[in-house]
Amino acid sequence: MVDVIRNTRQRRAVSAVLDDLEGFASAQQIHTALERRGEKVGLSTVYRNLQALVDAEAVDALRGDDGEVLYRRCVDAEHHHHLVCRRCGAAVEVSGSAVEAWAGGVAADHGFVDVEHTIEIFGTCADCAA
Amino acid sequence: MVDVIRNTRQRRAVSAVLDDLEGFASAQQIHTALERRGEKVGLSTVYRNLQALVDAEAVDALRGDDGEVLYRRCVDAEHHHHLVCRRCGAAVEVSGSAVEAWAGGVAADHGFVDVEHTIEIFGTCADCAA
DNA sequence: ATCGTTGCAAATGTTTTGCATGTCA
DNA sequence: TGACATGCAAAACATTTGCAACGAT
Repeated sequence: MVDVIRNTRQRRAVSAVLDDLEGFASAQQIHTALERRGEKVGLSTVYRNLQALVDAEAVDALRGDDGEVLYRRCVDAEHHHHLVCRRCGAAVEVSGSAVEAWAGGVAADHGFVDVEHTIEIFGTCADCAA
Repeated sequence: MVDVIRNTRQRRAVSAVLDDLEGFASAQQIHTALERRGEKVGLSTVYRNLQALVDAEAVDALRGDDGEVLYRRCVDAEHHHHLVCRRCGAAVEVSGSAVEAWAGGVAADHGFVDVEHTIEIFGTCADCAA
């Protein structure tokens, strides 16, 4: 009944790349990283595994400015936002209780319910700016 | 030298639809709205005009959760964020000086430069929740 | 032997672009 | 007239899906 999740070579490979990545990377970048390691994994499989990891809340996903989705191993399970380097993808997880409260308040003031928010900060990190 | 922006029927039509729209709408929805009005405008032209309006800062654009871009006539020229109804697209422009400051501070704390941020609040508006 | 997984190719859906034609100024 | 605008079809993208073959348990 409950789907058994199998431990395949491809799943392990995707997970391993994610572990070694410092920042956010697109599915295509991850696919390329796998090729560089000599691991042959179909692009669709990369997408499928990333999606599974996101569903399992083991990976964070966010949409970059150009609309492509970026993935990164989740560091903190709690709700948080990101400060992401638009050049190298390095990211810092940021907790923003103050912002959460602000967002909730704004929404409530206008009678909105089921509120969610998207907050991402993009910039160039110190290393890339050097 | 400087491109002259011509006042074509199509440009006027797109602009008119934007004026009548209450909230954010996708390029395709705008294209459909034009058809309903009996205005024949190519989809590419809709995209081109919307992009031109965004460049001219006469229209706000944001990316919905599914990755499609939504457009809306700009109410306030200053920097602001949106509280958007995920059901009908109705939107409230929100100024968040406190949040701007927070975002800038977080970025500075980590040595990031050229900082930008994306903050959107999605919810269901009072009318749609009723 | 199952039944989830994979790979590939094809399909999707949005947005962009090449280019010949139209048209505003 | 002449530069910008348009329309269409095709291209470009990221992402998803159908399906037969594969492989972990």
